[in-house]
Amino acid sequence: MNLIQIALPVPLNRYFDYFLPSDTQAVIGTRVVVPFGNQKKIGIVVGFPEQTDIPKNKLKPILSVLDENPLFDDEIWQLLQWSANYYHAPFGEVLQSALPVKLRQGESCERVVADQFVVTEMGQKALLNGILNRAKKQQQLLTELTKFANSFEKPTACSPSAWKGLLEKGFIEKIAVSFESKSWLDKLENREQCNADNRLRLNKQQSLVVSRLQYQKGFGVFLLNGVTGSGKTEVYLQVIETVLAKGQQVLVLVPEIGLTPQTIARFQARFNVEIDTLHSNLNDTQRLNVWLRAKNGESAIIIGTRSALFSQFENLGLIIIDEEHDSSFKQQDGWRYNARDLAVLRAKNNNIPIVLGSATPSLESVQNVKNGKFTELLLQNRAGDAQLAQQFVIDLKTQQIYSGVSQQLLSMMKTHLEQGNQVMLFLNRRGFAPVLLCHECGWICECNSCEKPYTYHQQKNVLRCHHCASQKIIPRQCGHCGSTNLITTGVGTEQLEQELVQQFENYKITRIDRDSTVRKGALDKHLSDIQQGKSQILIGTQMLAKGHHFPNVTLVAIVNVDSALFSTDFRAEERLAQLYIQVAGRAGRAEKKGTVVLQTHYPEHPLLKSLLTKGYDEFSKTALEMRQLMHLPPFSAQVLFKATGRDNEKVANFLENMTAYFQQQIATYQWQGFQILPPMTAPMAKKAGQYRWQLLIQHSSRAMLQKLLTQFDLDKGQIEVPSNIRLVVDIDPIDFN
DNA sequence: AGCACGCCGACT
DNA sequence: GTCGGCGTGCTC
Repeated sequence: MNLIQIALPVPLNRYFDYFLPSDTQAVIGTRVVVPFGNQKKIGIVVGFPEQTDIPKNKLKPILSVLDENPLFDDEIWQLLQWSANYYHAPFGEVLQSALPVKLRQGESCERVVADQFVVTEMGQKALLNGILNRAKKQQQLLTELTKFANSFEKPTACSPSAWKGLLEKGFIEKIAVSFESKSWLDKLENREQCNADNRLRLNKQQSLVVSRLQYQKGFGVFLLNGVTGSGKTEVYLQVIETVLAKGQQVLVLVPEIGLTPQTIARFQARFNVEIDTLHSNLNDTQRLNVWLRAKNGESAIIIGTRSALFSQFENLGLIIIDEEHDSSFKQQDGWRYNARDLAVLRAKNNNIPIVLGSATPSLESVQNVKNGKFTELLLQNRAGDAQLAQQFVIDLKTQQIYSGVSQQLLSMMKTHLEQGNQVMLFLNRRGFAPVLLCHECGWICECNSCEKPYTYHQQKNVLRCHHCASQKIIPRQCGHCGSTNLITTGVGTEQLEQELVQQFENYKITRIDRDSTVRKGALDKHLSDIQQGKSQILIGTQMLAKGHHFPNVTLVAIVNVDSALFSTDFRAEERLAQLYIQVAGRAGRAEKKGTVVLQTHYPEHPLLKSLLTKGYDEFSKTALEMRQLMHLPPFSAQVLFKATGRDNEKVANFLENMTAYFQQQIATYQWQGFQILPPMTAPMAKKAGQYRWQLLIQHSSRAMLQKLLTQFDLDKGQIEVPSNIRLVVDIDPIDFN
């Protein structure tokens, strides 16, 4: 009996054996439908074992084979295999995540250009018999369709109801016409690849960078460290140009909110080649098409977010990661890969260059420059005469405060507004106030399933938990002492907006946060209001910080930076520095000098001081020294085990057992240098009714850490995860929540 | 993960 | 009386 081994999209770290009916053919890398329990699933063929441990009576046959040829080429197959190993994720899940949803659901991967309508025999008879004499439109359409028999041309526009009528009567039928694949080079015909007129003139530094990249042969990682406005995109475009000229394709990865219409438009204006984008607004059919086009070599450039990394190419020549420091390159659920890191590996496997661009490089990348793994390319000149923003630190201790805004900031806002400019305030907290408490006894109104304070939303007049979906009507009385004296504390964007409405009666305010942008198109509406100058004061959470630039904003303020200065997350300071630089780059443009304001209770904080007086590069040096001292990444590799379950004690015990197991392994093999932090509750100790614990292990060597984890995989039997506990393994974690 | 089975409490 | 909450076990 022929056996076949299938990788299924289930969180189980093993393959499943089936038997292959003798009349069925399949090859590795194709999709098959298999019975699984009492459901059907789509899996990927990974092998044809000689024998199996599965008893004969349990072995089931595969139901059908969906593809003739493998969906994965060797390059991507190897990358995914490596990834499954490194991230300790089931290969089945990894494989499926590299496929567009439609293919996961079993749709054909034949390219279909359009549906062609042909007249059936019945339809021809109907036409002759005059059955449709009373349905003039349908008759007309049918007559025209007979003329177009077997042609791709479409008859003149006609109401959808006529089509529907004919289809329902069976007079016409829909035939999917397979697509004739044409490479992007052929599609160019005799047009130029590049619209040279659109090229911008490079300054000296840019030219140096471009030529360094153009002459790169083979693999190389380049950190393009360029201040905001230094023209990174122009560098990308000119380097892409030479790659295209060699007949090679380009992959561009951007952060989740980074793919703005302006960026896409700029690429399209520059090149006449086929460009595809993968962003959150595409539907599944469009995603499938982009995937297939790339695989068939029909598109020259793919621009997309994290998952675009798994696009296949005929002849990939360059990878670009824009805003490489952005945390959206790390997948936060399922298998937790880092697209930036995997992209470097992909470039290496393809022996091609990769460019990581940022104005605020991640400390990991800065360190990789230091140890010679990456080559740094600097762009320090702002294009045009753009001037650096003026910086202010406002000491909140010495100020009168109005809903989080100091008197000094209010008067600065006034000055800028009176000059006809826009001002922008960042506050990373939506809602009206983050806490509702009893003024008599200090009782805090908390969400039961998360044990965190409810956020008070004044507009909707509800309490909302920002960690789960729960909502609650505002209590009239304290839940502890019964007092009716309930007050809010802390400031959210809603309250900030309300305050500023009072302070600046003559100006319009736009607030951008998750609550003000739930309606589809609301965000775009807000952004265009700002662009057109319809509102002058902009309030927003992080959402507002990325991707958009508003030339008339001359004053930018971060309302409160203190939570980042004293966070338990060791990366909080790095993120604050990145936000600050990004925001500073937003303030002011060529003709208008910008101002950046930080409000803090700790103006003397050393990291703030170094950032403000010496800039990001100096900050990153200092921060790296701290990391080294503390044995934190990038000076150590980490793995974070996150366990959740309904029973707090059982979850804690389970991680205790795991800790004991790891300690024992380390002792047995006499491994040195492991640091195991004892299990602790997650920063959110309870979320949506689930108790959360985590265990962090680190080692200065990535390879050693992997050794331990591989041993753990082998020993899965000894420390089985109880079924009421969910365990997530996060390699190189960046989010400790 | 997803699904079935099975066990207990609060409802028409 | 049963509906549905979720704990447990299993998937070739």
